[in-house]
Amino acid sequence: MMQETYQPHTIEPAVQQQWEANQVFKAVVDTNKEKFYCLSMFPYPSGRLHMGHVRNYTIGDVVSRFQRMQGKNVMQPMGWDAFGLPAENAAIKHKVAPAKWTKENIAYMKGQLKSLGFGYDWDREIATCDPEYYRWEQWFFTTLIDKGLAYKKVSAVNWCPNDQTVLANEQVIDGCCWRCDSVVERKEIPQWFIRITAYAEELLNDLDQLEGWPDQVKAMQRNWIGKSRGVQMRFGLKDRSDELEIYTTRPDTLMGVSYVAVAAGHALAKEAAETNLELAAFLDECKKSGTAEADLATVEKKGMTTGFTAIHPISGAEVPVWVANFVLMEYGTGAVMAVPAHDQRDWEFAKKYDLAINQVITGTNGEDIDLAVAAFTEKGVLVNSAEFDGLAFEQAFDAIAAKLVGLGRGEVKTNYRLRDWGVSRQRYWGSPIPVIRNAAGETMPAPASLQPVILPTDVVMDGINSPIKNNPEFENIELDGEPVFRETDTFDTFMESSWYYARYCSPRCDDAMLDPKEANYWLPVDQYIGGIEHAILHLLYARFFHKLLRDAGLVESDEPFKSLLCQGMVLAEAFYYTTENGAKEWVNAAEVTVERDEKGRLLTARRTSDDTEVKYSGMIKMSKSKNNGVDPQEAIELYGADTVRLYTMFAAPPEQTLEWSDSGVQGSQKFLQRVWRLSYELLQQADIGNLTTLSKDEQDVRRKVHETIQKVSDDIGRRYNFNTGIAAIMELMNALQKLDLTSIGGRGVVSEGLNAIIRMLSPMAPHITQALWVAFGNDGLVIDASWPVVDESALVRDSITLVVQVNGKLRAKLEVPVSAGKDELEALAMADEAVQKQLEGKTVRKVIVVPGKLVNIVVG
RNA sequence: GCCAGAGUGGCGAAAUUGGUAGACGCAGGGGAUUCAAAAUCCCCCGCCUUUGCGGGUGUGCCGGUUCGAGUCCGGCCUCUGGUACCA
Repeated sequence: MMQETYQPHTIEPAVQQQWEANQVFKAVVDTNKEKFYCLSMFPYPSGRLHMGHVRNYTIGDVVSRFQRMQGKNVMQPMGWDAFGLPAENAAIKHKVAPAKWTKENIAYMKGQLKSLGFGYDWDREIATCDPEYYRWEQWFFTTLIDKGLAYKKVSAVNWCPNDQTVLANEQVIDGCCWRCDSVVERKEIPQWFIRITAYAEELLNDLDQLEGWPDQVKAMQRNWIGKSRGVQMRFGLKDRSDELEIYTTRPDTLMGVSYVAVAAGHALAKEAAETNLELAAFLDECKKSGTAEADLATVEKKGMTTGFTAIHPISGAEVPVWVANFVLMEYGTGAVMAVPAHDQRDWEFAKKYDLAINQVITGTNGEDIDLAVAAFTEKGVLVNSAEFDGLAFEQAFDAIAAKLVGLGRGEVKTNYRLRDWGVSRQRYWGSPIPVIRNAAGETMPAPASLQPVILPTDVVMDGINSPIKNNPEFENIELDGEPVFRETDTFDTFMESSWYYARYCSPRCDDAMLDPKEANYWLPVDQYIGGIEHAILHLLYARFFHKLLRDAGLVESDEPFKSLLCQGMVLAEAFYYTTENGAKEWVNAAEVTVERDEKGRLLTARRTSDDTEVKYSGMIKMSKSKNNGVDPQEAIELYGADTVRLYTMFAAPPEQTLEWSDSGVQGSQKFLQRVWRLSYELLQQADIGNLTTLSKDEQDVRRKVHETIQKVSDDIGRRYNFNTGIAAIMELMNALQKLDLTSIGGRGVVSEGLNAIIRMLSPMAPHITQALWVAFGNDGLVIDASWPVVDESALVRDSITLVVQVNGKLRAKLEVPVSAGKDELEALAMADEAVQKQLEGKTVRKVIVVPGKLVNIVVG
């Protein structure tokens, strides 16, 4: 028997139990059914779910349930991105081993996910810190070494000279170590790299086949790969036999070069510094910054001359060689040609150090060019360039390139901004890199007998260095009776997240990385959902890894994720007051009482406990430091999972930021209560009516039922605008509630409408809809019901609203027959009284008629 | 710095292909019901002006295209994400 009131806390656990008992979400290969692999980015097990997770996973669950109701064979897995820096920090802070901390967090968060009713196939659960998972990526990495796709080279890290340890970018605060505040330096150390640049062209081109990806993400990846066509050339060096390799995308400006600049790490700079103390000091200064690009790109542009002189490859002119802190060793050749007249950065540098500014390009449209004010950076026509004068960019590019080729001093070259993927980390909590070194110092992949390399988990963190470093027990082993040494660096955690989506297809496969039957049935992922913050790195590495897996014969597809949805952040209100010493003290919204004016505008806010006046800082990202986090657990306990899920889907479209509001959540609960109550009222009647004879009003509402099915199907299935889909269901509820339940037709329309609402709402609110599904006498589970279908005959209408504008301004709205033609619409519009009033004393110049929509009368 | 987004009532938002700006919800105001309250139901709700009908104005700012611009184009401002060792 149905309860009179909606009781989420009774319904939800019962429904969840039913799902679990019947293994409702277990996914099994079925080649007779169309598959749908729906994946949400797996969480880092930080301790508790945050609202961002709830939002991410609700979207994924709604998509999964919707697709299942369309008859697809849905697989929705979940797991844990379990390696990473926070576990090390927590280990130090709470004196607990990272493995133990991580495991406990996983257990707690798994319970939270279950209480939200997400339809995961838990049999496929993965934790990346499990050797059964990371052993395969170790094995795969050794195959990459064998293929020459992984290699070792020297590269820069952030180095704390005091702690004698490597720091992550996150651990560098304003150029200083977060622990001891020493100035951080760049230090070059040998590290492992994977040759992603070998796949740059394919990673770029295949973006075009990703129709289900947002354009913004594809644009960011395109720019990140940064393909450019340019010229690589060699400048001679005066009184030396070696040469300086330089790459430029603007060879048309070559005749305007007034100096060349090399990076501080460039061999030429280092050599010059050997005999020049001042320059050596400058190079040291250049080292005193972290490795983050944002920092390097915003430092004050500084330079110093090396004393070397370069020889222009065409004119033979002598130009000075400078060291500049803005030239990156990682990009191109670590040396650039400078044309101050046509590059703003070169221009500023030339102004600062009083270097020549030689104009060699002029505008094609007679623009004013004042090189005293700024560089002229547009492409134009060449001047002061000897034989190249008068040429436009394309011709000049080709002519100068041809000249350099003829002189044997250069060639056309395609360059990529993308750099090879550095996977070495000098940290503990990650997969060991399966590499050994013998007594002779030779490095080689760990042979099968030494794999997997298992990370010891019973460790104590000293707070600075990895416990597997300087640890003979881990490091010193034997191979064929000879002593060998293990690599003590671990993998970048992006390694684990680059292939987890594939492992979910056969998570327990213990004789191969992937079971091809499973992988090729489920892959590629049909819908991937996660934060926009992963737009470049994670998604590019995963695309790359997929191509590596393909080339190893492990998967058949070219791309891992067919469609991608990037959801926005979750924000909440924040309040603070300023303490006597000027610090901001953040007060949680739950402890604040606000006063509003009659329009609802905020007047004052006070801390409830002691009446301290607090300031409102608006909606900002939920964070511990701003004390504005809303714990999903509390919200679930207060309102139930269905309400929390419905609210997160209703408050904003998925890509936008979502602003948490307690009263908004209550609104969502009120709506669910209304659905419950109307169902209850209907079921209290003698029967649930029928549709044989309907009054005009009942017919209109019935049309709305089917218009709503049409709209919601499109909003959820195609547009992923869940918020407007829910709004449409709310509108339908408003209409249904106005019908008279004492009329047979009224009951008939309400029961048809509620039946559709229960099914359409079930992806968002799966528990309450299951309970109502049963209350209406249906067998089985609403998740196994089919999605409602539009009855086209119910959609027919005989009149529409015609909008009439005069000079683009709305003047009338007319109900007109659907059948009315263009002329008839114009006549009807003209005949309207309000329109006539606007036309008085004016001449009609033009009439625009958009059939079915509007008439615009242009008068003068 | 560079790359990619966003900006609409008191608030979250809607307007899907250039065609009624503000659907739906929250907050607020008024009323009904109630001994009272909660809950529920009904009405109002961008701004200015008007007794009313109505009129004007309005989508971050400045300009443009168009019969018509929140939507397209050019130039700014502010905020957010990423920037290769946070995940």
